[in-house]
Amino acid sequence: MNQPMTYEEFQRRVSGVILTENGNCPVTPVIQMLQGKWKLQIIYELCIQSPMRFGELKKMLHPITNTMLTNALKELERDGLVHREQYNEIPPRVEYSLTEKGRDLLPVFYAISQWGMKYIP
Amino acid sequence: MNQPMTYEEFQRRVSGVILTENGNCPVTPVIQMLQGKWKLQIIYELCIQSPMRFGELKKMLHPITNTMLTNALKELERDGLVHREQYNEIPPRVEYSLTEKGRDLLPVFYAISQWGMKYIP
DNA sequence: CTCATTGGTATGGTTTTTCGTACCAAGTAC
DNA sequence: GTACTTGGTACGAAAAACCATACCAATGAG
Repeated sequence: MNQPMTYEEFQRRVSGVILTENGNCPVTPVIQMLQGKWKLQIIYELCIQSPMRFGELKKMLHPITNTMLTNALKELERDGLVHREQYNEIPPRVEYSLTEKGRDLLPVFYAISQWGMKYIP
Repeated sequence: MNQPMTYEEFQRRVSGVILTENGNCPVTPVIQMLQGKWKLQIIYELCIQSPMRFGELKKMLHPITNTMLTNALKELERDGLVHREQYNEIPPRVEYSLTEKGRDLLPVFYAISQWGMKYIP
């Protein structure tokens, strides 16, 4: 499951139904993991700048609420995409950054941006 | 906004906050357009096999309901990603296929699958 | 005549997401 | 003592997403 695969190979296999017919599709679980209004945007912000403090993220993602940001960050941390570093200062300081696993989503954003530049007016 | 951009260029620009600071980010609107439980999965199924009839799609995406599939397909059609071809037969036959705009999302799925193959056990 | 077929629609209900507001701790500046 | 700071929590309400069920039209097969 860890072999590299060229884009041409992907095209061939994707039209050969090889990827979904067994339970081992490498696409569907990822899509599900990234669902929700904010997760992809948070990761994208952290691609742009990392680490970021809670308050900075909140400002960038305005109008997100505390609750939403907290929940999304918790889930991203649980899934190993985001690292949380807490400094015991007053007032508190917490910095969020991407793990390698999270940073490896950059090609996805690149593909999305290519599409966006072609099709978004 | 239509220039090609290499991956290296993307990496440079994404860390230079060039993409989001003005209102012209090519990533955020795409993310929003593809939100929802089923849209990406529908497009992915149509990447694998196209055209597909309503009933075939429904079987592949089981346990999706009629209502959900209809709604998602309508929105995808409205956004120009999916083409709907209706044949006036009895019983009715309707075929869905990707437009070029929809097919151009294949690199996104490729990037996702690369990530999935690396990180999904 | 009856039943099965396909690609839906309509309706209402349930569940999941998301939001708004208030609140907290523990220091620092005034 | 008072106000301000940050990174949250807790709670309920609102909104959105999602689901189950029933129904339809028009024909063909039996």
